[in-house]
Formats: sequence, C-alpha cells, structure tokens
Amino acid sequence: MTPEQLSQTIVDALSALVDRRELALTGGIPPEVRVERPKSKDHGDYATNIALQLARPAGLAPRDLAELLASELKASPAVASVEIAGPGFINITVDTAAQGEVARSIVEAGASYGASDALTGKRINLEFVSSNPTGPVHIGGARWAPVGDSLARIFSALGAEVSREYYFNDHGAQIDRFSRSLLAVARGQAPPEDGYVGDYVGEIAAKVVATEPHVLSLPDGEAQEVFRRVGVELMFAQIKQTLHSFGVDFDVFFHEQSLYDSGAIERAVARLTEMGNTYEADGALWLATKRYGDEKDRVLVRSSGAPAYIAGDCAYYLDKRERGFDLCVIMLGADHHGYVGRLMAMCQAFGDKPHENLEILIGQMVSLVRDGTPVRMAKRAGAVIFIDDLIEAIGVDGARYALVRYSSDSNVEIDIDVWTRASSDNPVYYVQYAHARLASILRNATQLGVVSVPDDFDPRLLSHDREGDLLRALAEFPRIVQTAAELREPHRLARYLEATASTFHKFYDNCRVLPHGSEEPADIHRARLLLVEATKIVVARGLGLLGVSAPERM
RNA sequence: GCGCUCGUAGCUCAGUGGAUAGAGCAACGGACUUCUAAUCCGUCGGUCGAAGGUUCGAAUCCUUCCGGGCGCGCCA
Repeated sequence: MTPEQLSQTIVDALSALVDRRELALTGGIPPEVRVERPKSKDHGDYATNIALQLARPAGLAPRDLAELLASELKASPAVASVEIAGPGFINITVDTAAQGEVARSIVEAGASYGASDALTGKRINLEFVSSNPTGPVHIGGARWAPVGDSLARIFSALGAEVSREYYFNDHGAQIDRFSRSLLAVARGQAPPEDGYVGDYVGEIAAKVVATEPHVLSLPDGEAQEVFRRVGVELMFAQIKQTLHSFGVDFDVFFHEQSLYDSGAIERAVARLTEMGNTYEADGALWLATKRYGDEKDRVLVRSSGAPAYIAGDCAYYLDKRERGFDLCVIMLGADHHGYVGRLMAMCQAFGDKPHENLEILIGQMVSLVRDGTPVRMAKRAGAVIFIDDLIEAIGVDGARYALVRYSSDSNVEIDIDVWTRASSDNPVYYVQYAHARLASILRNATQLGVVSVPDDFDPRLLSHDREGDLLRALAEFPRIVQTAAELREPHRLARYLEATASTFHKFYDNCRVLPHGSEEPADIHRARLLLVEATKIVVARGLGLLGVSAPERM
C-alpha cells in the first residue's frame, strides 16, 4: 500500500458514497486526495484532511463527513483501522500485509522504482553554471552545477528529454580585459586597472607562453590576440575539466560568439521587430520589455550598431526554442535576479508564455566560512574560492552533497571545517554509510546462503514497528521524486535520504536480518532480507539522482 | 530612493494552509563477545524578526515595519 494507492482508495470510497447517493458534492469528486504522513504516531500511518476540505461542498459538518468516509474506508482490506480526530482529520492505519507488499513491489521494479512517465514527451532545456571564461568556476556559479545536474537526472527519471547547457560568454569586453590581464602578467607587469587577478591568471599566462613561445616578442596587438585566442581556449578546457571531475557533464557548451558568427543575432532582432516589440530611439534599437512587466525598456542594438548583451540572450533563447525545447530553464545566482524581469519580458516579446516556456530559477548566495571567518568571493579580489578548491577540500561527493542539500532559496553558509573534519559530521557519509551497511548485509546473506524470493514472500511477517516505519519511508520515494521535480528542489531528495537512512539505521538496531551463528534461515530472515534489498534500491537510486556515489563498502 | 530575496533552537538548516514547529551539530549521560559503533538510545535547547489582517486552522497567504544579502549601464 503506497500513499498513491491509499489516495486512490479514498477517491474510490468517495465515488461509492456519491453513487449510492449517501453523499452529494457540488464540485464533484476531487481527482486526487492528498495523504500525509502524520508527525505523531498517535495519528496513524497516514492522515487526510479531505473531510475538512469537502465539508462545505458536501454541506456537512467536517466530522460527519469524516464519519461517513471512515465507515466506507474500513471496508477496504488494505486498511486496518480508521480514526477521526480533531476537527475532522481521518487517521488511517494500513494493514500489515498491504504495507509489506511495498518491499516486494520495489524489488520487482528494481532500478526503475521512483521513475514514471509524468514528463514523457516533454523537452526541457536546462541552462546552468554559465560562468564567464575569464576564470575558473567560482563557488557562486558552482551551486547550480550539482543542483542543475540533479534536476536533469530527476526530469529524465520522469521521462523528460533533457539537455544540460552551458552558455560561454566568449564575446565582449570582459574577454579583452582577460587577455590584457594575461599579457600583463606574462610580461611581469601590473595587471590593468579593470583586469583580472588571482593565481590562475599567472598559470594560464604561463601555459600560453609555453604553447606559443614567440608571443612575448610580438607587438602588443598581436600578442594580446594570441593570449585571447589561446588563453580563452585553455580556460574553456579547464572549466570543462573541472565540471567533468565534478560529475557534471553538459550536453551542449554554447558559445555566445557563435550567435554572432551565424547571424542568429540578426535573425532574433528581426523576429522581435516583426513581432512589433522593438523601436528606435536615440539612435539605438530598443526592446519594448516594459509592456511585458519589466521595469524599463532595454537597448537591443546600441547606437554604434553593436548588439547589446541582451541580444545574445534573445538569440540563444530563440535557438533553444527552434531546437524544439518546450521549456527552457535558466538557473542564475542571486546577483543576477535583476535579469528575471527582462528575460521573462523577452519570452513574451517572442510570443511565448512565461513560466510555461521559460522559467528562471534564482539561487541565493553560497558563502564559505573557514576558521570562523567568511571567505571572500568577489572574482577580482585575489582570495577567491573556486569549485576546484571546494572539491579538493571535501571531495566530489561531499561538495556535491553540500551544495545540493539546501534549498536554493536560502543563503547558505558552508563551513569548510565542518565538511572537512570528522566524517560523522557530514550528512553525506550518514546516507552513504547506510548504503554500505545494506550492501554488507546482502554480501553476508549470500555467504550464509540466505536468499529472498519475492514470489515466496509473506508480507505479514514485517510487523515490527521499525519495519513499518521503513516500509512507509520507502513507499514515499516516488512522491518525493515527483515533488522535487515539480518544485525544482532536489534538496528534498537529499533530506528524504537522510530521514530514510535514519529509519533504516533504527531498523537495523532493532531487527536482526540474518540468522545468528548456527540458527537456520527462517521466513522472517528472508522477509527482512527482501526489505533490505528494497531499501538498498531506494538509497542507491536516491543518491544516483543527486549524482552522489553509493559505495558498497566504507 | 526603487526592486528582488532571505530572517525558524547556541550553530548550520528542514518544514509546497493542518494536529504538541523538526533534524544534524554543539553540551551532557548511556549502548559494541552477535549482520559495518561512520550506528543507536536518552537529556538539554523556540516570542518561527515585530505588529496587524485573511479562516475552522498561519512558520507558511496579504499589508506595514525592522534587520541581513543582492541588484538597479547604449558593461558583459
């Protein structure tokens, strides 16, 4: 009995009451009834507030409606008992056998447990990180790397066709500043006033000189061009390598420059003009974003004739849509929240629907603390924390998990000491340890010759409280995945895994799975082994959706 | 000044209108001859920033205020 099945049981009960004219609902029967896990054990296995919600349309007092529904629900063999509490909550206790069936169905589903076809046929473009190629990926841009990648994995599990994309801003003045900075450092001069500083500038400059030894004898203009061409290429390579080692592989690295080379910019400008959403003023071409809710209109093509930055955004968006993506999601740091209005307006200027075709997610800032003092993050202030530093300090799994376990809505402070210190402080180990324990039990079972047979499994044997807790936790998994997708919040999955790991550890402490020493394997051992298999599937699957490894041993 | 966003235990954070607001860490006290003690059990810890409002019910929705972060260019 999963929450979804119980929801259906309640809907069926409502239908039966309506069919027999014992109940009349003005708004009809709701297609879905929400079932929750009560916080208190006194409130049963599951609870629903449906009687409170339907009291008005039914023209009944909440408790009277609850009574009516309760007596109908009691007829279901999967329901052990029903109680009405408070203003009209219906608290349901599920039959042990029905509960135990969850273990069997998970093992039978295997790695596809939690997957669905909720998003089948949907094409989703996910753009994230998109850090400028003028330096390594810093921690701010890094937040979306594991979160965006995890979202991609979750959407895929629900059947969507997903593209992970990285937009390289390799066109524009910052590239000039970068190449001038490289040149200056290579010549041992002070970097330009508006240039980039940091150890990486020197490293890249040295690599350019190693590749093109003659560069230092060239005149300024030619030398800078070499630094621009080779330096940016090296930066691309380094960024890609970093992300790859972080387990984040993009399907498309999109170069802003390509939009200029292909004429895509002009086409986008022409399209926006066709739509009647541009006008000329002060010698420039403006995009009328204000009429679509932006705070003011934006320059699309400058009076010099050069397209403004937003022209690239427009062309890139148009390109994505023309490649057939129904939904484009752009993930930005809080320092870019000011772009939301203009990007949403741009979407409408193309005749698209905001929030349906374009969605923008804003992630609050991540700050790092070391020795109790904040680590500065501004890219041009030498003391920057890069994603490479974070990986080196706490490992790929730790870094991914540390960034993905918090809501993107909240400002997060990551204490490097905590995540590098004793592993028990680290939530990722807690979950991974549960997986390693599960794997260990399965190894020992093989050695002892204990085998679980899903076809010959008695679900009633899993009657211990801790077994029930674990079964209910496992049954929640598909809904957690679904919710994480709907809300674009992978952290829910991480929190779920921590809670489920805890539930498993408690089960492990109370319920011996394998026979002791000379004891003969019995049905209870085989039943619990099946539960262990089911739990391992869920934990492995959950970690997989977060892009974190599930170790067999620790 | 305008705008966006956040504010929950000593710290870091959960909580998509439900019941007595939760977890980890920190502090203190327990549990290993048995499937991994990277675990488990217990104790301690709260004016959900403040005040109003909406309703059967608000940490959650609305308004105002306070505090932190960020943004407001024919830069990218």
